[in-house]
Amino acid sequence: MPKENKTVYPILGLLNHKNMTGYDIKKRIDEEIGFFWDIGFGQIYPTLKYMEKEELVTNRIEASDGRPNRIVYSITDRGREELKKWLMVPAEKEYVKYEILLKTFFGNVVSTSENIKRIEDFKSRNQGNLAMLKGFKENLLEVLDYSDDHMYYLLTVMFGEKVHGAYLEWADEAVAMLKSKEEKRE
Amino acid sequence: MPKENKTVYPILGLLNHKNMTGYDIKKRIDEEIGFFWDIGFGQIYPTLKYMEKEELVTNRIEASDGRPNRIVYSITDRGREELKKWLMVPAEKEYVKYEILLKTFFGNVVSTSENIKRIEDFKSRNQGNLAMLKGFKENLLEVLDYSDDHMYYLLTVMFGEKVHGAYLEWADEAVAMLKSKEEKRE
DNA sequence: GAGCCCATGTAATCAGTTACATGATTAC
DNA sequence: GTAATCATGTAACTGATTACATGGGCTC
Repeated sequence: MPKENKTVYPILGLLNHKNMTGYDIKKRIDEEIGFFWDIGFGQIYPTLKYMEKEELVTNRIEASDGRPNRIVYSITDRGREELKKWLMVPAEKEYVKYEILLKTFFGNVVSTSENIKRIEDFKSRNQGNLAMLKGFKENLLEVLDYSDDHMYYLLTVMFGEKVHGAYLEWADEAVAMLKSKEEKRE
Repeated sequence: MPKENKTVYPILGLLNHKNMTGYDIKKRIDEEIGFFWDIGFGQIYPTLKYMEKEELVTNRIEASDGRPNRIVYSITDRGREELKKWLMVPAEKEYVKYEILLKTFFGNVVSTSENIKRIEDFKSRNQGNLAMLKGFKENLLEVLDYSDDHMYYLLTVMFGEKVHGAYLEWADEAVAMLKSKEEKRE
């Protein structure tokens, strides 16, 4: 999904809260944003440089001994403007690639039991995600009043919960259908 | 999500049913597969050439006057093997990019009403999708006994229904939460 | 002593999109 | 006459991942 570098926006959004290094940014993305928008180091560091050139951020270098110096980025006024501008335009269409559905679509090429196995694997893989999201939600509910931001974080977690819940429901129904098909065959 | 060209598999899967041109493949993808795995012309034509080189497909040229000749591809035994082999390994993790959640996560930067507007836009955009999927499902239920493939198609549609249903539920709850927050402010 | 955390980055490669080029036929 | 459908493709570009490079400090 090229054209217009979206990577700048999560970075701007995070820097709008507090100054951070690329490494810090990566950590927060992994913890809270990664489940709907993942970004790797290989994108963060070059993007930060680009953003500096565009005067969306500035940085201050903190000397470190032993390890590389910390480069702490701060958002500029221009950066804040860009962030706001982006937030005012409607969100683009969801971009998804579901290999599980691609394989299910062509499922008839292999045995019914092979399909069941695959879907059960999908289910167990996503059960962990749902549990994680639920834990996350509980924590957020506790600190909901401390900041207006928390409600927005909660909304994203609620989304994750709903969608992952839908995954599991589907997996159960799908396996049930396939099993009843297997029985008819006997 | 680079590494290993997944594009070959939907193409193999479709050619496993019947011989097709690149144009035909694109059409079927748009109709039935695109909602979970979209592919453009710019990927199909080069991939078909690559697949021919790898002997996963062969082709026969049908002369046409006026328009370009039709290049009709057929799957080879090697292609069928590859398809089966791929179907036997567990599906990889879902790849998603939800701009709607990225914007919601940073929603506190703009007004509550701006957030409501965005989510309502998201909702109406996805209402159409759900309606389409429901229509699709009805058609499939009617022809379910004609081919074993149809159940697998149905499973993918059911997935879409569940997930898009979750989208809409979330949108309603999110808007309700934001509206009650707006009222408290007054 | 093994492995993880901190902390930066680059280069190579691959995946995916968009724009361009061509042009006849058919339906409204 | 205008737009959609049929039908092929290439080139330029951007987005994203993976692998490589470096290396000290801390925990088990």
